[in-house]
Amino acid sequence: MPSSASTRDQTLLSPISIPETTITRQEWVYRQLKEAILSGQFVPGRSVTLRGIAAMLDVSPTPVREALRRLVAERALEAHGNRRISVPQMTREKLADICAARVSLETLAAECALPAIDSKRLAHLWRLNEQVDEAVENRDLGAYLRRHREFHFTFYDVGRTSVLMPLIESVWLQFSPFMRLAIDHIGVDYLVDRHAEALHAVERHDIGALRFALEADVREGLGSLTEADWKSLETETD
Amino acid sequence: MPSSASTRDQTLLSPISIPETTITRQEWVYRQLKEAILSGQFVPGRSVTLRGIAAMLDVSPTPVREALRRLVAERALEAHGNRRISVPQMTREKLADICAARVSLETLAAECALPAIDSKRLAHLWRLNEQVDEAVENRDLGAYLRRHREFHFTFYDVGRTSVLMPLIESVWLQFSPFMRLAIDHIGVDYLVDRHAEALHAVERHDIGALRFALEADVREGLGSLTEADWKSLETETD
DNA sequence: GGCTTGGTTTTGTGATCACAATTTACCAAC
DNA sequence: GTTGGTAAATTGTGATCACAAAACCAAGCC
Repeated sequence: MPSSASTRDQTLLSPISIPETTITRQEWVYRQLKEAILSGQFVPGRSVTLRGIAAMLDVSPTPVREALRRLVAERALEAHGNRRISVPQMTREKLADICAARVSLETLAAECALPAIDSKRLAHLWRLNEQVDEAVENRDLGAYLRRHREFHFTFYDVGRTSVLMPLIESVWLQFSPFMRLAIDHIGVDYLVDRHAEALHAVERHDIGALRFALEADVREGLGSLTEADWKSLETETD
Repeated sequence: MPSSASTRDQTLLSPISIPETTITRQEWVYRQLKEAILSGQFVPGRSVTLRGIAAMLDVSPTPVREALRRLVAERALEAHGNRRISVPQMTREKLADICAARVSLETLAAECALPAIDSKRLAHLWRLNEQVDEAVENRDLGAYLRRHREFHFTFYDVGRTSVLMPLIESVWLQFSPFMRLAIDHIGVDYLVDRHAEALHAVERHDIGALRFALEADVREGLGSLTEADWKSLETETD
Protein backbone atom coordinates (compact mmCIF):
# COMPACT_ATOMS: atom_id res chain seq x y z
CA MET A 1 0.00 0.00 0.00
CA PRO A 2 2.56 2.63 0.85
CA SER A 3 2.74 4.74 -2.24
CA SER A 4 3.89 8.31 -1.96
CA ALA A 5 0.85 9.41 -3.89
CA SER A 6 -2.12 10.00 -1.67
CA THR A 7 -4.17 6.86 -1.16
CA ARG A 8 -7.37 8.82 -1.06
CA ASP A 9 -7.41 9.75 -4.73
CA GLN A 10 -9.54 6.73 -5.43
CA THR A 11 -12.39 8.23 -3.46
CA LEU A 12 -13.01 10.10 -6.67
CA LEU A 13 -13.95 6.79 -8.23
CA SER A 14 -16.85 6.20 -5.84
CA PRO A 15 -19.47 8.53 -7.26
CA ILE A 16 -22.11 9.03 -4.61
CA SER A 17 -19.63 8.95 -1.74
CA ILE A 18 -20.17 5.40 -0.61
CA PRO A 19 -18.78 5.08 2.90
CA GLU A 20 -16.08 2.89 1.32
CA THR A 21 -13.74 3.06 4.29
CA THR A 22 -10.78 4.97 2.98
CA ILE A 23 -8.10 3.04 4.73
CA THR A 24 -5.53 4.89 6.80
CA ARG A 25 -1.92 3.85 6.90
CA GLN A 26 -2.23 3.03 10.57
CA GLU A 27 -5.11 0.69 9.82
CA TRP A 28 -3.18 -0.92 7.02
CA VAL A 29 -0.12 -1.49 9.19
CA TYR A 30 -2.35 -2.91 11.90
CA ARG A 31 -3.93 -5.42 9.55
CA GLN A 32 -0.61 -6.46 8.12
CA LEU A 33 0.81 -7.13 11.55
CA LYS A 34 -2.32 -8.87 12.80
CA GLU A 35 -2.40 -11.18 9.82
CA ALA A 36 1.29 -11.92 10.30
CA ILE A 37 0.75 -12.77 13.95
CA LEU A 38 -2.32 -14.92 13.33
CA SER A 39 -0.55 -16.87 10.63
CA GLY A 40 2.36 -17.58 12.90
CA GLN A 41 5.01 -15.44 11.29
CA PHE A 42 5.98 -13.90 14.61
CA VAL A 43 8.06 -16.02 16.94
CA PRO A 44 7.33 -15.82 20.68
CA GLY A 45 10.05 -13.87 22.43
CA ARG A 46 11.11 -11.87 19.41
CA SER A 47 11.28 -8.19 20.16
CA VAL A 48 9.51 -5.82 17.83
CA THR A 49 11.05 -2.43 17.13
CA LEU A 50 9.19 0.57 15.94
CA ARG A 51 11.66 1.64 13.34
CA GLY A 52 12.17 -1.92 12.23
CA ILE A 53 8.52 -2.40 11.35
CA ALA A 54 8.40 1.06 9.83
CA ALA A 55 11.29 0.24 7.52
CA MET A 56 9.88 -3.19 6.70
CA LEU A 57 6.51 -1.78 5.66
CA ASP A 58 7.99 1.42 4.26
CA VAL A 59 6.01 3.89 6.33
CA SER A 60 6.99 6.46 8.91
CA PRO A 61 7.15 5.47 12.59
CA THR A 62 3.94 7.34 13.39
CA PRO A 63 1.34 4.91 12.05
CA VAL A 64 3.42 1.98 13.29
CA ARG A 65 3.36 3.32 16.81
CA GLU A 66 -0.40 3.43 16.83
CA ALA A 67 -0.77 0.00 15.29
CA LEU A 68 1.57 -1.47 17.90
CA ARG A 69 -0.38 0.20 20.71
CA ARG A 70 -3.50 -1.39 19.39
CA LEU A 71 -1.94 -4.82 19.25
CA VAL A 72 -0.57 -4.42 22.75
CA ALA A 73 -4.03 -3.47 23.96
CA GLU A 74 -5.38 -6.64 22.34
CA ARG A 75 -2.63 -8.65 24.03
CA ALA A 76 -1.20 -9.72 20.72
CA LEU A 77 2.05 -8.05 21.73
CA GLU A 78 3.52 -7.30 25.11
CA ALA A 79 4.94 -4.00 26.34
CA HIS A 80 7.69 -4.26 28.92
CA GLY A 81 8.71 -1.69 31.49
CA ASN A 82 11.79 -0.87 29.44
CA ARG A 83 9.52 0.57 26.76
CA ARG A 84 10.19 -2.40 24.58
CA ILE A 85 7.60 -4.44 22.75
CA SER A 86 7.86 -8.14 22.03
CA VAL A 87 5.87 -11.18 21.03
CA PRO A 88 4.73 -12.73 24.32
CA GLN A 89 6.26 -15.97 25.50
CA MET A 90 3.91 -18.82 26.32
CA THR A 91 3.84 -20.53 29.69
CA ARG A 92 2.01 -23.58 30.90
CA GLU A 93 -0.23 -21.50 33.14
CA LYS A 94 -1.06 -19.03 30.42
CA LEU A 95 -1.89 -21.80 27.98
CA ALA A 96 -4.23 -23.38 30.52
CA ASP A 97 -5.95 -20.03 31.05
CA ILE A 98 -6.22 -19.48 27.33
CA CYS A 99 -7.80 -22.89 26.85
CA ALA A 100 -10.32 -22.20 29.59
CA ALA A 101 -11.16 -18.80 28.15
CA ARG A 102 -11.50 -20.24 24.65
CA VAL A 103 -13.86 -22.96 25.82
CA SER A 104 -15.93 -20.46 27.73
CA LEU A 105 -16.15 -17.86 24.97
CA GLU A 106 -16.36 -20.08 21.94
CA THR A 107 -19.01 -22.45 23.26
CA LEU A 108 -21.05 -19.37 24.10
CA ALA A 109 -20.46 -17.92 20.65
CA ALA A 110 -21.43 -21.20 19.01
CA GLU A 111 -24.60 -21.35 21.02
CA CYS A 112 -25.50 -17.81 19.99
CA ALA A 113 -24.72 -18.60 16.36
CA LEU A 114 -26.55 -21.92 16.19
CA PRO A 115 -30.04 -20.57 15.44
CA ALA A 116 -28.65 -18.44 12.63
CA ILE A 117 -26.86 -21.23 10.80
CA ASP A 118 -29.07 -22.15 7.87
CA SER A 119 -28.39 -24.86 5.32
CA LYS A 120 -26.46 -22.54 3.04
CA ARG A 121 -24.14 -21.47 5.80
CA LEU A 122 -23.80 -25.05 6.97
CA ALA A 123 -22.70 -26.13 3.50
CA HIS A 124 -20.16 -23.35 3.53
CA LEU A 125 -18.78 -24.57 6.84
CA TRP A 126 -18.49 -28.13 5.50
CA ARG A 127 -16.55 -26.76 2.55
CA LEU A 128 -14.23 -24.80 4.83
CA ASN A 129 -13.65 -27.91 6.90
CA GLU A 130 -12.66 -29.84 3.78
CA GLN A 131 -10.07 -27.18 3.08
CA VAL A 132 -8.69 -27.62 6.59
CA ASP A 133 -8.29 -31.32 5.96
CA GLU A 134 -6.68 -30.65 2.60
CA ALA A 135 -4.13 -28.40 4.23
CA VAL A 136 -3.28 -31.17 6.68
CA GLU A 137 -2.90 -33.71 3.87
CA ASN A 138 -0.62 -31.36 1.98
CA ARG A 139 1.36 -30.72 5.16
CA ASP A 140 0.97 -27.01 4.47
CA LEU A 141 1.22 -25.41 7.89
CA GLY A 142 0.52 -21.88 6.72
CA ALA A 143 -2.61 -22.93 4.89
CA TYR A 144 -3.71 -25.01 7.86
CA LEU A 145 -3.50 -22.09 10.26
CA ARG A 146 -5.38 -19.85 7.87
CA ARG A 147 -8.13 -22.37 7.12
CA HIS A 148 -8.48 -23.43 10.71
CA ARG A 149 -9.01 -19.86 11.78
CA GLU A 150 -11.38 -19.22 8.90
CA PHE A 151 -13.50 -22.19 9.93
CA HIS A 152 -13.88 -21.14 13.55
CA PHE A 153 -14.45 -17.47 12.84
CA THR A 154 -16.98 -18.14 10.11
CA PHE A 155 -18.75 -20.45 12.50
CA TYR A 156 -19.17 -17.85 15.22
CA ASP A 157 -19.55 -14.80 13.05
CA VAL A 158 -23.26 -14.63 12.31
CA GLY A 159 -24.61 -11.40 13.71
CA ARG A 160 -24.16 -10.62 17.41
CA THR A 161 -20.52 -10.09 16.57
CA SER A 162 -19.88 -6.79 18.29
CA VAL A 163 -19.14 -8.03 21.80
CA LEU A 164 -18.04 -11.63 21.63
CA MET A 165 -15.95 -11.69 18.48
CA PRO A 166 -13.36 -9.12 19.53
CA LEU A 167 -12.83 -11.03 22.77
CA ILE A 168 -12.34 -14.29 20.90
CA GLU A 169 -10.00 -12.64 18.45
CA SER A 170 -7.91 -11.28 21.29
CA VAL A 171 -7.47 -14.79 22.66
CA TRP A 172 -6.51 -16.13 19.24
CA LEU A 173 -3.92 -13.42 18.85
CA GLN A 174 -2.41 -14.60 22.11
CA PHE A 175 -1.92 -18.23 21.25
CA SER A 176 -1.31 -18.08 17.51
CA PRO A 177 2.46 -17.47 17.62
CA PHE A 178 2.84 -20.33 20.06
CA MET A 179 0.57 -22.63 18.09
CA ARG A 180 2.73 -22.24 15.03
CA LEU A 181 5.77 -23.19 17.07
CA ALA A 182 4.06 -26.15 18.71
CA ILE A 183 2.73 -27.60 15.46
CA ASP A 184 6.12 -27.08 13.88
CA HIS A 185 7.45 -29.19 16.71
CA ILE A 186 4.98 -32.05 17.05
CA GLY A 187 4.32 -32.26 13.32
CA VAL A 188 1.27 -31.59 11.24
CA ASP A 189 0.34 -35.27 11.20
CA TYR A 190 -0.73 -35.32 14.80
CA LEU A 191 -3.33 -32.62 14.29
CA VAL A 192 -6.83 -33.63 15.22
CA ASP A 193 -10.02 -31.65 15.33
CA ARG A 194 -13.67 -32.09 16.16
CA HIS A 195 -15.00 -29.93 13.37
CA ALA A 196 -17.06 -32.68 11.74
CA GLU A 197 -18.52 -33.63 15.09
CA ALA A 198 -19.45 -29.99 15.70
CA LEU A 199 -21.13 -29.66 12.31
CA HIS A 200 -23.11 -32.83 12.86
CA ALA A 201 -24.28 -31.39 16.16
CA VAL A 202 -25.38 -28.27 14.28
CA GLU A 203 -27.38 -30.41 11.87
CA ARG A 204 -29.19 -32.02 14.80
CA HIS A 205 -29.59 -28.63 16.53
CA ASP A 206 -28.05 -30.31 19.54
CA ILE A 207 -26.54 -27.54 21.62
CA GLY A 208 -25.15 -29.92 24.21
CA ALA A 209 -23.28 -31.96 21.63
CA LEU A 210 -22.06 -28.79 19.95
CA ARG A 211 -20.60 -27.43 23.16
CA PHE A 212 -19.02 -30.79 23.88
CA ALA A 213 -17.42 -30.99 20.45
CA LEU A 214 -16.03 -27.49 20.65
CA GLU A 215 -14.65 -28.00 24.14
CA ALA A 216 -12.95 -31.18 22.98
CA ASP A 217 -11.65 -29.40 19.89
CA VAL A 218 -9.99 -26.75 22.01
CA ARG A 219 -8.64 -29.01 24.74
CA GLU A 220 -7.29 -31.64 22.38
CA GLY A 221 -5.94 -29.11 19.94
CA LEU A 222 -4.26 -26.60 22.20
CA GLY A 223 -4.16 -28.17 25.63
CA SER A 224 -2.79 -31.56 24.76
CA LEU A 225 0.89 -30.80 24.87
CA THR A 226 2.62 -33.28 27.09
CA GLU A 227 5.25 -32.34 29.57
CA ALA A 228 7.90 -33.67 27.20
CA ASP A 229 6.73 -31.38 24.44
CA TRP A 230 7.09 -28.41 26.74
CA LYS A 231 10.58 -29.38 27.78
CA SER A 232 11.88 -29.65 24.26
CA LEU A 233 10.08 -26.49 23.20
CA GLU A 234 11.71 -24.56 26.00
CA THR A 235 15.21 -25.75 25.27
CA GLU A 236 14.62 -25.04 21.60
CA THR A 237 13.90 -21.37 22.12
CA ASP A 238 16.97 -20.78 24.25
CA MET B 1 1.01 15.12 35.84
CA PRO B 2 1.81 17.30 32.86
CA SER B 3 4.64 19.49 34.02
CA SER B 4 6.98 20.99 31.51
CA ALA B 5 9.90 19.64 33.48
CA SER B 6 10.79 16.10 32.54
CA THR B 7 8.86 13.56 34.52
CA ARG B 8 11.80 11.25 34.66
CA ASP B 9 13.88 13.37 37.01
CA GLN B 10 12.49 11.45 39.93
CA THR B 11 14.20 8.31 38.75
CA LEU B 12 17.21 9.85 40.46
CA LEU B 13 15.38 9.34 43.72
CA SER B 14 15.22 5.57 43.34
CA PRO B 15 18.75 4.55 44.23
CA ILE B 16 19.41 1.08 42.88
CA SER B 17 17.30 1.55 39.79
CA ILE B 18 14.18 -0.17 40.98
CA PRO B 19 12.10 -1.00 37.89
CA GLU B 20 9.66 1.61 39.22
CA THR B 21 7.80 2.02 35.99
CA THR B 22 8.57 5.56 34.91
CA ILE B 23 5.20 6.46 33.58
CA THR B 24 4.90 7.85 30.09
CA ARG B 25 2.49 10.61 29.21
CA GLN B 26 0.59 8.28 26.93
CA GLU B 27 0.13 5.82 29.79
CA TRP B 28 -1.00 8.59 32.09
CA VAL B 29 -3.55 9.88 29.60
CA TYR B 30 -4.78 6.33 29.07
CA ARG B 31 -5.32 5.78 32.78
CA GLN B 32 -7.07 9.08 33.22
CA LEU B 33 -9.48 8.31 30.41
CA LYS B 34 -10.05 4.74 31.51
CA GLU B 35 -10.85 5.78 35.04
CA ALA B 36 -13.20 8.44 33.73
CA ILE B 37 -15.00 5.92 31.57
CA LEU B 38 -15.26 3.28 34.27
CA SER B 39 -16.64 5.78 36.75
CA GLY B 40 -19.29 6.88 34.30
CA GLN B 41 -18.06 10.33 33.46
CA PHE B 42 -18.40 9.70 29.73
CA VAL B 43 -21.90 9.79 28.32
CA PRO B 44 -22.76 7.28 25.59
CA GLY B 45 -22.94 9.00 22.23
CA ARG B 46 -20.62 11.84 23.13
CA SER B 47 -17.92 12.29 20.56
CA VAL B 48 -14.35 12.54 21.75
CA THR B 49 -11.95 14.83 19.95
CA LEU B 50 -8.23 14.46 19.95
CA ARG B 51 -7.41 18.08 20.50
CA GLY B 52 -10.18 18.42 23.03
CA ILE B 53 -8.73 15.75 25.28
CA ALA B 54 -5.24 17.10 24.68
CA ALA B 55 -6.31 20.55 25.84
CA MET B 56 -8.25 19.15 28.79
CA LEU B 57 -5.28 17.18 30.06
CA ASP B 58 -2.73 19.74 28.92
CA VAL B 59 -0.61 17.48 26.76
CA SER B 60 0.17 17.43 23.06
CA PRO B 61 -2.07 15.48 20.69
CA THR B 62 0.53 12.73 20.25
CA PRO B 63 0.11 10.80 23.51
CA VAL B 64 -3.65 11.33 23.34
CA ARG B 65 -3.81 9.70 19.95
CA GLU B 66 -2.14 6.59 21.25
CA ALA B 67 -4.27 6.44 24.36
CA LEU B 68 -7.43 6.72 22.27
CA ARG B 69 -6.24 3.98 19.94
CA ARG B 70 -5.76 1.75 22.95
CA LEU B 71 -9.22 2.47 24.27
CA VAL B 72 -10.74 1.84 20.88
CA ALA B 73 -8.93 -1.49 20.71
CA GLU B 74 -10.39 -2.37 24.11
CA ARG B 75 -13.85 -1.38 22.86
CA ALA B 76 -14.13 1.36 25.45
CA LEU B 77 -14.49 3.84 22.62
CA GLU B 78 -15.72 3.46 19.09
CA ALA B 79 -14.03 4.64 15.89
CA HIS B 80 -16.34 5.54 13.05
CA GLY B 81 -15.59 5.55 9.37
CA ASN B 82 -15.46 9.34 9.39
CA ARG B 83 -12.32 9.10 11.50
CA ARG B 84 -14.27 10.23 14.50
CA ILE B 85 -14.21 8.63 17.94
CA SER B 86 -17.12 8.51 20.33
CA VAL B 87 -18.44 6.78 23.42
CA PRO B 88 -20.45 3.81 22.11
CA GLN B 89 -24.21 3.84 22.36
CA MET B 90 -25.87 0.91 24.08
CA THR B 91 -28.50 -1.26 22.40
CA ARG B 92 -30.69 -4.01 23.75
CA GLU B 93 -28.83 -6.63 21.75
CA LYS B 94 -25.43 -5.42 22.83
CA LEU B 95 -26.49 -5.37 26.46
CA ALA B 96 -27.73 -8.96 26.19
CA ASP B 97 -24.42 -10.01 24.66
CA ILE B 98 -22.48 -8.17 27.32
CA CYS B 99 -24.47 -9.90 30.06
CA ALA B 100 -23.83 -13.29 28.50
CA ALA B 101 -20.13 -12.57 28.13
CA ARG B 102 -19.90 -11.30 31.71
CA VAL B 103 -21.57 -14.40 33.09
CA SER B 104 -19.32 -16.63 31.06
CA LEU B 105 -16.07 -14.85 31.89
CA GLU B 106 -16.71 -13.88 35.48
CA THR B 107 -18.02 -17.22 36.67
CA LEU B 108 -14.91 -18.76 35.15
CA ALA B 109 -12.70 -16.17 36.82
CA ALA B 110 -14.39 -16.76 40.16
CA GLU B 111 -13.92 -20.48 39.85
CA CYS B 112 -10.23 -19.98 39.11
CA ALA B 113 -9.87 -17.59 42.02
CA LEU B 114 -11.77 -19.66 44.56
CA PRO B 115 -8.90 -21.90 45.70
CA ALA B 116 -6.69 -18.86 46.23
CA ILE B 117 -9.09 -16.95 48.45
CA ASP B 118 -7.83 -17.42 52.01
CA SER B 119 -9.44 -16.06 55.16
CA LYS B 120 -7.50 -12.82 54.96
CA ARG B 121 -8.63 -12.14 51.45
CA LEU B 122 -12.15 -13.16 52.31
CA ALA B 123 -12.25 -10.66 55.15
CA HIS B 124 -11.04 -8.01 52.74
CA LEU B 125 -13.85 -8.85 50.33
CA TRP B 126 -16.43 -8.59 53.13
CA ARG B 127 -15.04 -5.18 53.97
CA LEU B 128 -15.24 -4.07 50.34
CA ASN B 129 -18.82 -5.27 50.18
CA GLU B 130 -19.68 -3.19 53.23
CA GLN B 131 -18.34 -0.16 51.43
CA VAL B 132 -20.56 -0.93 48.47
CA ASP B 133 -23.58 -0.99 50.78
CA GLU B 134 -22.47 2.24 52.41
CA ALA B 135 -22.29 3.93 49.04
CA VAL B 136 -25.85 2.83 48.29
CA GLU B 137 -27.08 4.10 51.67
CA ASN B 138 -25.42 7.45 51.06
CA ARG B 139 -26.88 7.56 47.57
CA ASP B 140 -23.41 8.29 46.28
CA LEU B 141 -23.44 7.03 42.72
CA GLY B 142 -19.80 7.76 42.02
CA ALA B 143 -18.66 5.90 45.12
CA TYR B 144 -21.01 3.04 44.33
CA LEU B 145 -19.55 2.51 40.86
CA ARG B 146 -16.02 2.64 42.21
CA ARG B 147 -16.67 0.27 45.10
CA HIS B 148 -18.71 -2.11 43.02
CA ARG B 149 -15.91 -2.41 40.51
CA GLU B 150 -13.33 -2.76 43.24
CA PHE B 151 -15.26 -5.63 44.79
CA HIS B 152 -15.56 -7.62 41.59
CA PHE B 153 -12.03 -7.02 40.40
CA THR B 154 -10.49 -7.82 43.78
CA PHE B 155 -12.53 -10.98 43.80
CA TYR B 156 -11.19 -12.25 40.49
CA ASP B 157 -7.70 -10.83 40.71
CA VAL B 158 -5.73 -13.49 42.55
CA GLY B 159 -2.99 -14.75 40.27
CA ARG B 160 -3.89 -16.12 36.83
CA THR B 161 -4.70 -12.56 35.89
CA SER B 162 -2.88 -12.29 32.59
CA VAL B 163 -5.50 -13.78 30.27
CA LEU B 164 -8.89 -13.46 31.88
CA MET B 165 -8.67 -10.08 33.58
CA PRO B 166 -8.04 -8.00 30.47
CA LEU B 167 -11.02 -9.63 28.79
CA ILE B 168 -13.23 -8.87 31.76
CA GLU B 169 -11.97 -5.33 31.95
CA SER B 170 -12.77 -4.81 28.29
CA VAL B 171 -16.36 -5.85 28.91
CA TRP B 172 -16.64 -3.53 31.90
CA LEU B 173 -15.35 -0.65 29.83
CA GLN B 174 -18.16 -1.33 27.39
CA PHE B 175 -21.06 -1.18 29.79
CA SER B 176 -19.83 1.33 32.36
CA PRO B 177 -20.97 4.49 30.58
CA PHE B 178 -24.39 2.97 30.07
CA MET B 179 -24.59 1.69 33.64
CA ARG B 180 -24.07 5.16 34.98
CA LEU B 181 -26.89 6.41 32.81
CA ALA B 182 -29.21 3.56 33.73
CA ILE B 183 -28.67 3.90 37.48
CA ASP B 184 -29.10 7.62 37.17
CA HIS B 185 -32.43 6.84 35.64
CA ILE B 186 -33.87 4.05 37.76
CA GLY B 187 -32.45 5.43 40.99
CA VAL B 188 -29.81 4.13 43.36
CA ASP B 189 -32.44 2.67 45.69
CA TYR B 190 -33.35 -0.11 43.33
CA LEU B 191 -29.83 -1.49 43.23
CA VAL B 192 -29.51 -5.08 44.33
CA ASP B 193 -26.55 -7.40 44.35
CA ARG B 194 -25.66 -10.95 45.26
CA HIS B 195 -22.29 -10.16 46.77
CA ALA B 196 -23.09 -11.56 50.21
CA GLU B 197 -24.48 -14.71 48.67
CA ALA B 198 -21.30 -15.10 46.63
CA LEU B 199 -19.07 -14.64 49.65
CA HIS B 200 -21.05 -17.20 51.64
CA ALA B 201 -20.54 -19.61 48.77
CA VAL B 202 -16.82 -18.93 48.97
CA GLU B 203 -16.85 -19.75 52.68
CA ARG B 204 -18.49 -23.09 51.93
CA HIS B 205 -16.16 -23.69 48.97
CA ASP B 206 -19.33 -24.30 46.98
CA ILE B 207 -18.42 -23.61 43.37
CA GLY B 208 -21.93 -24.25 42.11
CA ALA B 209 -23.47 -21.77 44.49
CA LEU B 210 -20.75 -19.25 43.67
CA ARG B 211 -21.42 -19.46 39.95
CA PHE B 212 -25.15 -19.18 40.59
CA ALA B 213 -24.73 -16.10 42.77
CA LEU B 214 -22.50 -14.37 40.25
CA GLU B 215 -24.78 -15.15 37.34
CA ALA B 216 -27.73 -13.76 39.28
CA ASP B 217 -25.67 -10.72 40.25
CA VAL B 218 -24.96 -9.93 36.61
CA ARG B 219 -28.40 -10.68 35.22
CA GLU B 220 -30.29 -8.83 37.93
CA GLY B 221 -27.87 -5.93 37.99
CA LEU B 222 -27.34 -5.25 34.30
CA GLY B 223 -29.93 -7.28 32.47
CA SER B 224 -33.00 -6.32 34.42
CA LEU B 225 -33.96 -3.21 32.56
CA THR B 226 -37.58 -3.40 31.53
CA GLU B 227 -38.83 -2.32 28.17
CA ALA B 228 -40.20 0.83 29.78
CA ASP B 229 -36.79 1.76 31.13
CA TRP B 230 -35.33 1.45 27.64
CA LYS B 231 -38.00 3.61 26.11
CA SER B 232 -37.48 6.46 28.51
CA LEU B 233 -33.72 6.13 28.30
CA GLU B 234 -33.86 6.42 24.54
CA THR B 235 -36.08 9.48 24.49
CA GLU B 236 -33.89 11.04 27.13
CA THR B 237 -30.74 10.86 25.04
CA ASP B 238 -32.38 12.41 22.00
C1' DG C 1 37.66 -14.61 33.82
C1' DG C 2 33.87 -11.83 35.44
C1' DC C 3 32.57 -7.36 36.23
C1' DT C 4 32.47 -2.59 35.78
C1' DT C 5 33.13 1.77 33.00
C1' DG C 6 33.10 4.69 29.18
C1' DG C 7 31.28 6.15 24.90
C1' DT C 8 28.44 5.05 20.84
C1' DT C 9 24.28 3.46 18.74
C1' DT C 10 19.70 2.22 18.78
C1' DT C 11 15.09 2.98 20.18
C1' DG C 12 10.80 5.01 22.17
C1' DT C 13 8.56 9.42 23.35
C1' DG C 14 6.48 13.66 22.60
C1' DA C 15 6.00 18.15 20.15
C1' DT C 16 5.30 20.46 15.97
C1' DC C 17 4.14 21.12 11.27
C1' DA C 18 1.78 20.43 6.80
C1' DC C 19 -1.99 18.53 4.72
C1' DA C 20 -6.41 16.42 3.67
C1' DA C 21 -10.93 15.28 5.03
C1' DT C 22 -14.79 16.50 7.43
C1' DT C 23 -17.86 19.34 9.69
C1' DT C 24 -19.87 23.79 10.55
C1' DA C 25 -21.31 28.43 9.30
C1' DC C 26 -23.13 31.43 6.31
C1' DC C 27 -25.35 33.49 2.55
C1' DA C 28 -27.91 33.35 -1.67
C1' DA C 29 -31.73 31.48 -4.39
C1' DC C 30 -36.05 29.41 -4.77
C1' DG D 1 -38.78 28.57 5.59
C1' DT D 2 -36.14 25.43 3.15
C1' DT D 3 -32.60 24.14 0.14
C1' DG D 4 -27.97 24.37 -2.09
C1' DG D 5 -23.42 25.57 -2.32
C1' DT D 6 -19.21 27.82 -0.98
C1' DA D 7 -15.96 29.51 2.58
C1' DA D 8 -14.01 28.97 7.09
C1' DA D 9 -12.98 26.37 11.03
C1' DT D 10 -12.24 22.03 13.08
C1' DT D 11 -10.20 17.66 13.25
C1' DG D 12 -7.50 13.38 12.21
C1' DT D 13 -3.32 11.73 9.83
C1' DG D 14 1.35 11.21 8.94
C1' DA D 15 6.23 12.89 8.63
C1' DT D 16 9.98 14.96 10.88
C1' DC D 17 12.77 16.54 14.58
C1' DA D 18 14.85 16.84 19.23
C1' DC D 19 15.59 14.49 23.23
C1' DA D 20 16.14 10.97 26.80
C1' DA D 21 16.43 6.38 28.07
C1' DA D 22 18.01 1.96 27.16
C1' DA D 23 20.90 -1.38 24.93
C1' DC D 24 25.25 -2.36 22.99
C1' DC D 25 30.17 -2.78 22.68
C1' DA D 26 34.70 -2.59 23.68
C1' DA D 27 38.52 -1.57 26.47
C1' DG D 28 39.99 -1.43 31.22
C1' DC D 29 40.02 -2.86 36.16
C1' DC D 30 39.62 -5.83 40.26
